[in-house]
Amino acid sequence: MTKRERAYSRYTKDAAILLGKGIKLARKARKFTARDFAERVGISRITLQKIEKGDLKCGLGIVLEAAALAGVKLFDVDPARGNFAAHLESVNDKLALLPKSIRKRRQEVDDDF
Amino acid sequence: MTKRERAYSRYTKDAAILLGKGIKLARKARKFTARDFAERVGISRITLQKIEKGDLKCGLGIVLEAAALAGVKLFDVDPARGNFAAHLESVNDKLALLPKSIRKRRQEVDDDF
DNA sequence: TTAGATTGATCATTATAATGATCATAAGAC
DNA sequence: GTCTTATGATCATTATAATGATCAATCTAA
Repeated sequence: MTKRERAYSRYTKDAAILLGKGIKLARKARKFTARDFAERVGISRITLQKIEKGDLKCGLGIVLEAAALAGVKLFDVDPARGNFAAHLESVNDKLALLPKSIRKRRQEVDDDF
Repeated sequence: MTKRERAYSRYTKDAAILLGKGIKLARKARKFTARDFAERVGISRITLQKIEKGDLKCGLGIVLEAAALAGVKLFDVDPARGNFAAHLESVNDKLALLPKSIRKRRQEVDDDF
């Protein structure tokens, strides 16, 4: 194969753009140059550029790390103050109630098309 | 270099774990097998496994795509309705008020340590 | 207005993420 | 209990993300 050519939904595209712009906004509000901020995150300036543009092919970890250092809230949790303990516990509880493995359904009717 | 060896903050790690478990929870609640769901997202079953475990080295795009299909909200925006317009406008407005380029500061005092 | 610095962009190279194949385990349907 | 199938995990291979170098344009501070 010569190309990957992946298709992304509008939601995915917009979510990444919003996240990237949020990072850029927070970085500037805190008066960090792109170079300095990238260094803080542990990535190159070029990669930070991609992240701030909402490039979908960046790694999840470095994007989240940039968001955390910039102070962008994920799941409504402030990186500087909160943690995810409560959220995690809730999800774990709900997961425990569901079957370990799912049997295949013949029809797929669970989406809202 | 033989290894990458990146360091991530707890916030980043937990955010990814929460996101992954949220996807797994939503997938099971909708009775999709891992194989079927991965196919829907357009990724392999192995990659879905990594995403659901909160692997930070997965691509942002495929993780967001999985979250969108599962119905997991990263921000306050519901994937089903998915209107980022208002949020984007707000961020753009604020960005317009900040300087295009940031001058280096001698001291870094903007974080709350 | 000028000078130095920041940003945006492109390209080749290198490191690494994504995949398919495969096996063991165990969970659900009967 | 038995049988079928979903899941978790590992490994080698391939596709691709991350990087450094570099250049032009533009911005900020003086």
